Amino acid sequence: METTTEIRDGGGEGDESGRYYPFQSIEKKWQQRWAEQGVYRTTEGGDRPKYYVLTMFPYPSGSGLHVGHLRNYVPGDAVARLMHMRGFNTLHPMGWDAFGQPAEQDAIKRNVNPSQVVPVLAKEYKRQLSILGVSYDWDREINSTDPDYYRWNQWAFLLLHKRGLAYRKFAPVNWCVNENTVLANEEVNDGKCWRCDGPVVKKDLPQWLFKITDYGDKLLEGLDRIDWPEGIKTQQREWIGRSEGCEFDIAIEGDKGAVRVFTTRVDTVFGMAFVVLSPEHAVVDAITSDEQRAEVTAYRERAARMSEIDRTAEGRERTGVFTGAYAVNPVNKHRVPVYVADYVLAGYGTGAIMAVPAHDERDFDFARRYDLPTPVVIARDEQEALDPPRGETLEAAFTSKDGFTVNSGDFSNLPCKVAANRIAEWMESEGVGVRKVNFRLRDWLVSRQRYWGTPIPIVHCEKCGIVPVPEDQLPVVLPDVENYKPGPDGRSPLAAIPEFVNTTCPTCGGPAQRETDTMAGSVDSSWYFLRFASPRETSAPWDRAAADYWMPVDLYLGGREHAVGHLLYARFFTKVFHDAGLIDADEPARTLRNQGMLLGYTAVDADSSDKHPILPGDLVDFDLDAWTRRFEQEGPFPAERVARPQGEPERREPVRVEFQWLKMSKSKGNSVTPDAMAQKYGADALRLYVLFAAPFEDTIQWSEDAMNGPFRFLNRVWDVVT
RNA sequence: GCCGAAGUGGUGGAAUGGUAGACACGCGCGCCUCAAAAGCGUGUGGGGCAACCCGUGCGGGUUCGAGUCCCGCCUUCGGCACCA
Repeated sequence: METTTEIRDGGGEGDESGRYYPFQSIEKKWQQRWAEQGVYRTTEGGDRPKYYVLTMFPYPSGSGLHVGHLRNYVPGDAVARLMHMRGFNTLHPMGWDAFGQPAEQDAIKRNVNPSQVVPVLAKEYKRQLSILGVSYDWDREINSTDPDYYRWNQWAFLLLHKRGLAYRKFAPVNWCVNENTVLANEEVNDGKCWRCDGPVVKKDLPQWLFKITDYGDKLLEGLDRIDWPEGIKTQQREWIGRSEGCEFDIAIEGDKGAVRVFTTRVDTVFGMAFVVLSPEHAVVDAITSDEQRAEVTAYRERAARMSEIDRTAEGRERTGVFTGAYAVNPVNKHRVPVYVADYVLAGYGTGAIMAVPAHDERDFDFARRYDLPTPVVIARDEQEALDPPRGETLEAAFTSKDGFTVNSGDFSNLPCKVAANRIAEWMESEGVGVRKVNFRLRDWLVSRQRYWGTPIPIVHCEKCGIVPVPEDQLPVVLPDVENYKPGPDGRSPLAAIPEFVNTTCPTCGGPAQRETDTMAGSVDSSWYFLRFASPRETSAPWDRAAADYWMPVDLYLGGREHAVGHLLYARFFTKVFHDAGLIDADEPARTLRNQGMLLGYTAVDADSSDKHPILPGDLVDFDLDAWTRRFEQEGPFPAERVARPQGEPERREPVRVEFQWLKMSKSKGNSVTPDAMAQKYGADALRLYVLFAAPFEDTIQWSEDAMNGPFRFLNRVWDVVT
């Protein structure tokens, strides 16, 4: 593996040997000419059919671009040029997704205001992309932190509010302990923060949410009409998680009202052995008996303190406590105990279930642990239905939906599906319950208690309550501040700025306070593809004719990691705009493709539990070529690292080094800049390499050796031509 | 556990059901050179002197013909995971 960065072309013409074609001067000349002539400038209309190629707009990070980023931009550019040459009127725009926490964290780390950093970084990205000859229509450049852009975020917020799709509630939210902020469900992985891997706990705060759950069916249905990778569509389907079932009331003994439960297996209702409420369920207090109160309270407190990670930990014992209350099964009037257990989730369905241990694995575990009965109501087949097994002898729950009902009164000896229908009908006619479709999808939490985002255009008035800022008063401008770091109390830094907070109510003119939450960055990216149609429009978020001309995006390129975040939100926004009659398209992108990752060979600490990368700069006498060869021969080997403990002089300490292929990033010390490669081999060789090394969707292991092929090819082309 | 994608030379990877391994990297040989680098030419799946035989993760099947289609496994990568 070559690591030198000698320059192969010092400018071309001056090179006596003439062995390499003068790529630097050629590339510079044409890039200049293209820019001068504005060949990429795009206008709407004309006879040619339109084609809209979009690569996901990046957050310009302080680390700059590395060759991994080219996996996306270079193929996007190649397609744009191809379609242009094929006679399509091609739109290929670029912009900066510069609001949000990555930008803010970056700024905090460098101790500067994000508003000062963003323009510098955007300029640097633009420079790097230009070196590579990527053909954007820079006249359409947008920046999400520009008031001319984010005022339309506020407009969109108000539109959703008007349509009943934006609401505020006091809600348990995912709270990242490290970063002192809330996270969307999509930002929590394994109970840990997506960015810092810190623990996430539940915390109650007033929050703004978008009612994406109203669009569950539309979001599902639209998937059948778009050419997106199966994996992405599947992930979205599962994330939306539609399930059909029944909701019904179970009376609590002693005139204590009723608990509503949701089930997808109403055919098993005769097998209900107990009822379980989630620890957060509102009626727990009211129904708990005096004898059980202490135990129930203790259990609920423990559950509240537990982080998501502990609560969902694999192989965890299913625990719960008896409330002392009894419920009455509406179909057979059996009396069953009511429990509180944390395996029932507050946020799904009604937060309460009928437990049918003979036919549900979780209920079965719970029943065995607490010695509860497991009455059998489903038999494997008609044969078994004649002599069904007894509950006590069961070794596991029988969960198939293809069985036959038994011990189910008038509904016995029916195939499960038939029984489910008849029982549902019976419940509806008796007024006990209704058929219900439930979604796993939760509403989209857009509040952020952060500085670097779009201010939510709402005013809180003592008299009038929640008042939307009138559209003609937009934008609500994000003020310049001294201190933009998040406070430990969970409130936005904006709350500490009286000039921002104190205002008058747009309705009654009385004193009022501005909302201090800002919007999640994912709001900005949920409609930017529409803004590109008419980026300088000042009277509306987009010019209707231009947007209808370009939309939908014909080819959208970006990473798989956006499967259920950005890509779902963008679809939601598009559908809302469509329903509001503001745009013809009801899907943002006809075709979506996900680029593969680019991996770099990375030195890691062989003895650390997570095989932590070590920056080459910290390794004494690091030599990538020699070291990787050595590793391949003998495996992990000893070396020395420079340690810089805080407040102490730096020192050398021994480490064992091994190498792993990890996603390229500056922080892992395995990244290669396009600048260096373009200087050494030329932008065209680099572009050819990126296109040629592997199919677009495959992972590539970066190796500079492979740059030789495209480079030689271009030299031969040059020889033939000259 | 469930879902998705993928397994082809030393390597990256090509192949509408029709000559498997295009193209490229690497490597071998040759030319050029005092020599090297670069370049050019040529060879390169395995076995065999050869004719030929064997080869696309494994085991079956469909077909005149299978890397490709079907059934059953194995492995790798990615995602989801108490959703009642």
